[in-house]
Amino acid sequence: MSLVTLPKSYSPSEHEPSVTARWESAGCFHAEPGGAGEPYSVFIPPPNVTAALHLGHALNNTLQDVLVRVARMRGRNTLWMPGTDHAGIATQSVVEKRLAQEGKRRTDFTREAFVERVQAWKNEYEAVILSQLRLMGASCDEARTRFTMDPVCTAAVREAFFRLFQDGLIERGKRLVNWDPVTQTALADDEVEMEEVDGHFWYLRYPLEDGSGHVTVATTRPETMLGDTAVAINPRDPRAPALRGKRVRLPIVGRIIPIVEDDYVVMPLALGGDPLDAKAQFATGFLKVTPAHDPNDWELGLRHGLEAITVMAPDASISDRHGWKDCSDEARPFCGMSREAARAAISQWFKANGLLEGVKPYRHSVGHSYRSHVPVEPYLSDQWYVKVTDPRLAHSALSAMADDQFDGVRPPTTRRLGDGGLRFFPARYARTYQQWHEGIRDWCISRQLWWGHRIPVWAKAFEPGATPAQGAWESKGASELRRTLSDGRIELFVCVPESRDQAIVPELVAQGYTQDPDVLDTWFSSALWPLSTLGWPVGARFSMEGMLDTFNPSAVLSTAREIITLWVSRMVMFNRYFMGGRLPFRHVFIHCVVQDGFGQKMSKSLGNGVDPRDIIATHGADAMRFVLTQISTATQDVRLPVDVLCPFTNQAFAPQTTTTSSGHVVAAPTQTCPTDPSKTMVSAFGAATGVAEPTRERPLARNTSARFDIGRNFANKLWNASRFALAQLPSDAPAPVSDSAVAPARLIDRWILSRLARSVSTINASLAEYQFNPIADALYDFVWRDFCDWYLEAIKPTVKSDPVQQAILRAVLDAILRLMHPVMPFVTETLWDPVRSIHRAKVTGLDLPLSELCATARWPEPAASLVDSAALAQFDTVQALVLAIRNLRGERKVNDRRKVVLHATSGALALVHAAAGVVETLAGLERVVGSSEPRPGTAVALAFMGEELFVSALVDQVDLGAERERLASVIVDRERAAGGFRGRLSNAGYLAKARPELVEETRRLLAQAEADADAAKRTLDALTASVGG
RNA sequence: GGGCGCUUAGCUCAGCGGCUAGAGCGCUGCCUUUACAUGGCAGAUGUCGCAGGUUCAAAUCCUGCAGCGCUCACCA
Repeated sequence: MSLVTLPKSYSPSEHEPSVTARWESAGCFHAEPGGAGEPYSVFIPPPNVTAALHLGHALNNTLQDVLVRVARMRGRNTLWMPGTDHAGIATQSVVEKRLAQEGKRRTDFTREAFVERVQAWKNEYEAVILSQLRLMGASCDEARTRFTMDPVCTAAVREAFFRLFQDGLIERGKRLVNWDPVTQTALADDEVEMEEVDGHFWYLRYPLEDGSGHVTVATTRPETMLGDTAVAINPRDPRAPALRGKRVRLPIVGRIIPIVEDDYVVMPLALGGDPLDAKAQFATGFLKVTPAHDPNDWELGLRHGLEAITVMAPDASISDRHGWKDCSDEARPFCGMSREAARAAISQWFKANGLLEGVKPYRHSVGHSYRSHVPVEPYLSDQWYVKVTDPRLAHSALSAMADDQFDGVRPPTTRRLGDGGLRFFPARYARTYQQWHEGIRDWCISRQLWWGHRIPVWAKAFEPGATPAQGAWESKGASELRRTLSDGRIELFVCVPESRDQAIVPELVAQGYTQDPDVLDTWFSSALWPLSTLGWPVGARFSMEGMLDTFNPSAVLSTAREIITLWVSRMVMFNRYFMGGRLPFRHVFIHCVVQDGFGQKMSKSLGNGVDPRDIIATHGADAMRFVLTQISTATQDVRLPVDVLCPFTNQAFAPQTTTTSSGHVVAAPTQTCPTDPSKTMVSAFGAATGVAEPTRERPLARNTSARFDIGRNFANKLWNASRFALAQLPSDAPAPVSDSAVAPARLIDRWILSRLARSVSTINASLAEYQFNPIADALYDFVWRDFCDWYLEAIKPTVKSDPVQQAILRAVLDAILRLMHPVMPFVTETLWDPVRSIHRAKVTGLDLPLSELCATARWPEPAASLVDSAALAQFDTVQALVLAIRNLRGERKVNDRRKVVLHATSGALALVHAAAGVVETLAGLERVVGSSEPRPGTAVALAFMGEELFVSALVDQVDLGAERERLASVIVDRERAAGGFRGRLSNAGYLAKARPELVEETRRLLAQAEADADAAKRTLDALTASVGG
């Protein structure tokens, strides 16, 4: 291919689809257990099927793809497992929201019909997500794409649940859960968000039973008093002895409840309470105890054997139908009220009856559902728990940590498989992981939803003495759990493994057992992802033999900070538990957060996410990937100011913004064309949140961002550099120089090969540490600055006639395409064919085996011997000389085409000769002459490396005033520098303690600065003399 | 309240003991020279948040302070 056949600029949309098609037809992303090379696997964090991916996902997937593509090029047997997550509550919520727009509710459907609706949503968004991954060039093994509710994943969930059940690690508990009264399901602790709210403290008087007075309790939730079963006081409280054994009559309800003593109770300030404890300022010393509606009260209730009385319905309205037996006539009017209404009504009742001692405003944080955003109600209910506090799980997660990342001393134990093998990048996240496990609590896994993995447990309650014989179901292959109910009956739970479904379930149903209606927490199936996607435990059934042993553990999990506790932890515990200690992955890489232009995290729920397809449309996939790689730093989350692309004019503009009720700044749902106010459009935010529907007259406006311009320009630069290089290397050129490898002869060639080798070292070192920004910078510097700006410009006069240089140019270009490929796969694959087809000769120390596709080409590993330190140092000086001459030209505004003459002293002359024409080419020199040659009066002086050089033919007329000014400023600058070095060298401490080579270097720099200043001074004197003073 | 991070050029960010503190964008001037105007060449712009300390040497390490952000915990 020649220059003529490649267009002048790179147009991503013209090449991306065909490149994707070539990868697909080659099947080069498909991995098999028997494949060549050491296995390397990565599991994609399966995105939720709730919505399309945004740039945060694009960032994570780009970084994974970089790792995966490098591994593949290094000859590893590489698997990148793609897939999506059913995201129980999130997906059910979006579908329910959609139904609500039609005026329908979930309960208007049968469970099956509703699940079908969700399934349809899932199908739609799964397709969108997979197509987004393909568009951004993610080299996933598409044939192995998984969904967390696939039969193969379901099999893993069933097996895991059964084994944990059988091993006593799953239990049924009546405990306080975080209850979402809107979605009416239990939430895990981490699904609760704390939000600051303005509330009040109400001071309520509870009369003593014996009429001898009252106690005053302080509460933020008066409505829960209906369920109070005690009042607590600190045993150190001086009032405690007098009250010992006394009881109070609960207002409204009339319930007689005890006063108990517990040191959990905060003492009021007046009685010596801790002044640093905010509660002490508000405390009365008496605490109302509502075990059924407060987690701390629940604990306190357990300690004192108190009854827990639930006074609310699942929708958090006051109700006497959920375990509240002693509802009085006085209390009955409150039934049916919402929490908020009851709070007002009950405080009003206390006021009306003279029992309200006071009210104080109080700002505090209250748990809200991350899904429905209403306050979570601590609610007593029956749920399934995984006992992750059991050492078999919690301890295993901690012992997995790498020794040097574990904070503190760990107890000496016998090492087992996987111990000490888990490493975090950046290392500081190990602490997050460790602290979470040290404070871990049992994991509530049942969710009162319809979308998810149905809990495989069948239950029936029996009268005492009527229960089936112990182990009756176990003999058939199931597992049993018994529990005594509060009414004395025995509840029998039977957990059935999937393999015994047909044998046991019909019998259970016939005997009146019913399956638990709930589904499992989504993270239960996510926790099995590295196992379930590989066919555990039924690989043979799904023709996946060997997958598990080959690709588990994976190399690295790449994910976001908040996922450490939600997912990383649980994968480690489960993988280790089911696989004899084996880790799910060796490394955990935590990437930075992509924020919008206002510093807010991009999120699906806020609707401020940018669709990667928008960026691909305006800049191309490679541009997006390069910039995402470049902005991935270890400590800094990244802001991405987003513009709106007007669909009428195709011009980008900063959107008008609006502030949401939650205080977030977002693009307004509709935008107006800045150049034509009659035209309006719907922003991506408007469409994502459903606030504004795009129409023909008011179309959807895509997002874009100028941040991606660098990537687009870089892809184009690479394209044109390749185009130029190809023109120098015609395919009909003479045969290879020789069969033996070519070694560089010219300084410029030795330099570019050294720079290549150095760049590869930098990239490899950064890859090993998951530092992506330095990779992008190294590529950019090497390709743009070294290769394009210096090398290609320098070889223009010589390459056409120098076969050795041609071989080196081809090899360097070939290596560049390989190095760039993981970050910019499309443009490199497009250029690969023409580059690989031109004639080749081996270059010593740079082995680049032929390959059909760039995607499967060998990763360059230049020999260490390719780094020529002398060439690097000498070319540094060449660059300094070129820059000095260019600087002169720039100052004099010399036309680029005007050739000048350099009058060089011996040192500079030697340098120019060593560079063999490069200085002349890059500095625009007509010729270089010795300083003994006569020079014209228009010659301008140049202080360089302590020598006094002149440049002539620069200008026709020397402006003596300007010249004097310039020389004076050179002298000032050089003397200032010399002063700095002198100061350092006159410091005895520096001479004594700094590294000797550093001192030596400073001496050299001082000598040079002084010589430069002297040279400039001499020139200035001569100038003054020639003018005649 | 605990933990973590951030504060460097107008903007977005690198650098994290030692060359005269960098990049991209933006800005100024010159250049449409046959790879690239999505370009080339040159240039201007910084008391590295503030105050102490350690060191021969601090943007870089330590302490304190101020501001911003994330995260965990806590609803008397």
